[in-house]
Amino acid sequence: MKMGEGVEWTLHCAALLAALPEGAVLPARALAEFHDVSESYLLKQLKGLTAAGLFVSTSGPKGGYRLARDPAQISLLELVLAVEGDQPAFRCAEIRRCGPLVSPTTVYSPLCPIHAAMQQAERAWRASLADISLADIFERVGDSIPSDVGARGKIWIQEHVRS
Amino acid sequence: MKMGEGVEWTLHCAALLAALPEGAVLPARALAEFHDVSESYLLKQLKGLTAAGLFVSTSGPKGGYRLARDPAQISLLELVLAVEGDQPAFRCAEIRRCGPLVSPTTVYSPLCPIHAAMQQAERAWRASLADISLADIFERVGDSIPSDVGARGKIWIQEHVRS
DNA sequence: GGAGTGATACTCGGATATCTGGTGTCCGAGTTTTCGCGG
DNA sequence: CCGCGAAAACTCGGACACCAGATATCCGAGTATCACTCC
Repeated sequence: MKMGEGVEWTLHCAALLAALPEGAVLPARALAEFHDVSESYLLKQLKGLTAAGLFVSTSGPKGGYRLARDPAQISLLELVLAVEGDQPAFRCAEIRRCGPLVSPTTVYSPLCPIHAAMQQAERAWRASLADISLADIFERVGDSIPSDVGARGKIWIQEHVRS
Repeated sequence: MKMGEGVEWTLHCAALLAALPEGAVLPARALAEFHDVSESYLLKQLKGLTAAGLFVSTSGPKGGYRLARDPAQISLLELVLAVEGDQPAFRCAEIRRCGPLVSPTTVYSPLCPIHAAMQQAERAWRASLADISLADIFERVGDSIPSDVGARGKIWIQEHVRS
């Protein structure tokens, strides 16, 4: 029940891309440098996000990554699932149907009660993340950082952005 | 974001122990045989549950495991956390404080907005699990299995239970 | 016959291998830029 | 001076090592039982 480190990287990168003007891109090198993380490994994560249709990549010079949609139309859930995989965390192996006292002909309820409880919890988790858009995060991040850092951030973006 | 296979084993074993009369125990061998899983590995999980104070173990002949408390006083959350560890799934490395445009003196909000969003989702997940007691699960499992399997289950328990 | 004692059998607990998936890295495919050359 | 073309530089995409944690297992510590012996 431990999610990968790339999730944090992804969310921060997405928040940074949300600050870009329409159509502009940032290369992976800049994204990695901005957060001081491994560029090679970040590329692996970005690849998944591109495959999931959340990011759009452009090759060659002046290439880079940008958001595929408006930040308000991208939920945190989509980002997390794109990186971590959309399979549920709890895997039910139906061990209730194993053991000495079950016969192949016995009919069980369609859903194991334990499985149902875990699914319900995971639905609550997903609903909470689905309710927050990348635009919300971007706005909150803007409020959470000091004004001077925000100003320097805008300058940094202008220096590294490609169109 | 994938939880271990032992979680399912644990929850089913706990539901089985909830069916035992007061003070009775079941050895790990019986628990493993009932679900047709590896006894050795199940012991590892049970050890963690005993260390967490959810199960009570007894050594020697007529020894085994029993619940430490009334099933109504044990939540699914406690069981899951005892097996998977109580650390949150999302780990915030504070990478917002890394990178080229941050200075050691800058003051940030106490909680990273991204971290806060993930924490909120995880709180929802935990709240959902905390709201379900082992007694609830036991009752639902009893309703979900055919009557003949339930009857054979009672017989099987009487054959393997120790007091 | 009853009590004490030793051996025994059974249980859990901790230490030890193995293996899958996350972590980290590298090189190749593709595209735009740019420089040089010819008209 | 302008257009064309080839080379170069920069980007992402996929394939390849490495390592931590989950998975799986075994052997030792502890205890209740049981049988045997002695009173």
